[in-house]
Amino acid sequence: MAEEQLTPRSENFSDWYNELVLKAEMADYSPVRGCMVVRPYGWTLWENMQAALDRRFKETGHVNAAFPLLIPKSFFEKEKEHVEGFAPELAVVTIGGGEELEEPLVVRPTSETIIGYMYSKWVKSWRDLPVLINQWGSVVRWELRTKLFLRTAEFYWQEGHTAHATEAEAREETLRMLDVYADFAVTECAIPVIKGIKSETEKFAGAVMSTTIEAMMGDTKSLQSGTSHFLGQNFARAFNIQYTDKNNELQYAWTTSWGLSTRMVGAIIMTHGDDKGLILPPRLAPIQVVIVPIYRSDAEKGLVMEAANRIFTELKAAGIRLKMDDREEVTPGFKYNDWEMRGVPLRMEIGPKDVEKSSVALARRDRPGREGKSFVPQANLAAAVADMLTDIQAAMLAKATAFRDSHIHDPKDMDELVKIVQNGWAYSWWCESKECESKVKELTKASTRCMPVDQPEGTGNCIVCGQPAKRRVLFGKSY
RNA sequence: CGGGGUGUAGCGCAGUUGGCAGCGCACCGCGUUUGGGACGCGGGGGUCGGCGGUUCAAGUCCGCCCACCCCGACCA
Repeated sequence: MAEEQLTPRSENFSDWYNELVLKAEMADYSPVRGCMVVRPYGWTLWENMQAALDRRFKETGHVNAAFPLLIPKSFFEKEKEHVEGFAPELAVVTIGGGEELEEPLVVRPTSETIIGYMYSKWVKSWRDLPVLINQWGSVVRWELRTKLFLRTAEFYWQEGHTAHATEAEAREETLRMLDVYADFAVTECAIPVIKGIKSETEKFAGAVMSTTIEAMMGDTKSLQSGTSHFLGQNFARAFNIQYTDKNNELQYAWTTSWGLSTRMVGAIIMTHGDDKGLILPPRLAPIQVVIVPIYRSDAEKGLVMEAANRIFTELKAAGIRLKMDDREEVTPGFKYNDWEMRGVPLRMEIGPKDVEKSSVALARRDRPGREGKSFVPQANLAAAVADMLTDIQAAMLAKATAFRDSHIHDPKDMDELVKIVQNGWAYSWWCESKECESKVKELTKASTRCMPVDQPEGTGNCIVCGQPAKRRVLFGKSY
């Protein structure tokens, strides 16, 4: 039963990714151009991600609500930059119930406009603020070039929308949610990220300031993995979100929005995966432990299954997400490869020898081969397994961090920058002019990813033009 | 939306100067197997991406269209 091999990651990263997403049954292509079907294994991972994020949203005072999928087209014309940014990728409904609609409806590409409209109805007094609402849903953007999870015409995400009385409060909220995203990425996904501010050309259409968490994928390209925007009063003015302050004066509110999408699933795949397939972080993995029973005779089967079932029940009770692979029609060797491809963090083998010695064999997905294999006693197994899962989570983060850090360099000049961005990120002083930004892009295909929030002391000179620069920026190729 | 590539069984592919549509894996049945991708025997499965044209005859030649992938420009 020879299974098709994956294209090695080093040979062709893009092919490797596409094949893996399909083979691991994360997602599939849909009959509709550019759309994806998220399969149960991929969706369960997303559900675990949602739970981890939603918990953090609630802890920071937010509540969930649902806003409509369809938005009056005219709403998009109320904010100049917003309409310019999104016009090319809107899907528009013109017919309803067989009749041409009086006003076309846009399938939401994001919900600032319709939520802004509602907020203008709900906000009258300073006492109504802040409004802190999140929505889980999907949006549609008519993308020309799509890739499963990373860029699809419809994608699933959450979008938070908040309104505040003061600029300071709204800016604080923007950064608070950026921190939430960073904590989620690092703690749950085991993906190290750099928090930063987007350049003028890279920022969200309609925002005053966009912030991002940038992650480095296994091919050293950058992925914007979550964004948090300070919208100033742009949408408040466009939609009349006004309130009366304590001095009885009419004021425009200050708003923010922030989103994280199923793109993060792609980030997990591209950050941790290897030639054998996925490697999922234990905290999010749909299956944390897979048990593979091994036996020859019926007598052996009886003994092995008895032990395997007992251990299964014990680990289940301890809150570990696990699966018993008791398929009769495939060999243990096949199962090893199968579950490695699907990225299950820990494999437990239970055979006659283990029953005899009252132990089990554990194989860590993050350490291939003999190095990751150990034999542990069945006594206190749940605790040992939990410890190992914690260790795997930490090891994955450490490995990804070491990889990223070894691919970020400080170029001495443009020649060096050109070389660095072929296989990593350049961390350079930059004068923040569009001219210098586009010059780098023309020369290298690399764009500014972000100006990290945590900056070194002092000032320097722009890597491109040599003029004084206040901040450093990361240049890199991106998805 | 430009450039390139690919469309033949569920998947991966072969198909010569046009002449009965094939191979491997997967699938179904039976038996033997099972600590790193098992083996034997026997089966089933096709509008050759679509439409049109040339021809006695088209997977193959010609034209148009469609889809997908890769590389660019644009974006979470």
